[in-house]
Amino acid sequence: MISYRDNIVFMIAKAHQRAQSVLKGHLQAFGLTPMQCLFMESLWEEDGLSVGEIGRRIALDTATLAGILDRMVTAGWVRREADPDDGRVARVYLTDKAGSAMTELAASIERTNNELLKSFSMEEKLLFKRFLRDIKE
Amino acid sequence: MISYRDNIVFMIAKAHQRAQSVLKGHLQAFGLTPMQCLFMESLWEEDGLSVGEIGRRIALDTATLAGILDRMVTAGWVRREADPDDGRVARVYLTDKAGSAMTELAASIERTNNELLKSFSMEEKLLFKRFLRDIKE
DNA sequence: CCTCAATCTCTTGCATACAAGATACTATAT
DNA sequence: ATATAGTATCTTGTATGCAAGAGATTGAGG
Repeated sequence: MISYRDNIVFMIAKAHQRAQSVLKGHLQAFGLTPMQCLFMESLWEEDGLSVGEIGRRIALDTATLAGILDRMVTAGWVRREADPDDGRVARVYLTDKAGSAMTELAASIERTNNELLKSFSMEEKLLFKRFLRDIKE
Repeated sequence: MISYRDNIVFMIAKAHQRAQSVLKGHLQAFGLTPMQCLFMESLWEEDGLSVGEIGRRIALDTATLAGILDRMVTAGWVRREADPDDGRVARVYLTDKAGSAMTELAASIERTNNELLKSFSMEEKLLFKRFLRDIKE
């Protein structure tokens, strides 16, 4: 009988919990949640993505995205525009407010990464990331 | 500028997503969610824990536990009893139904672990678990 | 015995998350 | 031109997850 303490699902869930908590703390100054920040990062990489494209990039259901998008629009981080060529598609663009915050935002993420992996050597970091990618594919 | 794809918080979140999804699939036959299963495992280790003790063991807020506990009681997996010595404490006990299911449940968890870590050698599994524990302490 | 701080549980409010279905629009085949 | 299959988004319902506060009970000190 395996204890839940050796259950890989449980161990990942708790590592996830701690990681989210640290990032959440660093993002509080911006009034952003980790997921909202990730949402913005995908647009920083390529502005004007459709809702579905954002979902595929950050691996999120459109049902979940709808709520996040609404809150981001209300908070003034992004704006939603209908695609002129395809009436089904809603495209999302970063606002100026978002663009101005990106540098500081990236610094917060960098700090979070360093804090979480403080006790890891360079080789361990790479190995850990490989493991995370290799889980189930 | 770090891409979100190299962000350790994002990578853990997505590994978490995949792990939850696999376990969820294996638990569907029981009508249990991963968290409800974890809840039961803590009681399997020590029956009659208080709500707060369960929360500390599986690292969950009592606000979250309240809802989970309600659903588990309704589904007949556990029962709630007032502690005779301390009027503030609610203790939780596994039902016979839960006891009978534990062996099969453990097998599902075992299958999930193997499936998730299929491509890992024994050394890699141990290393990965150490990394997960070492994240931020 | 009484007060008060500590503890335990519960409730409310907000933010993910996903399944499943509804709706609107596009593209394809006839 | 039109039926239809496909695609994109949105909505609803259920289940976590945490912060903050309310309510009940206990225990320690005076």
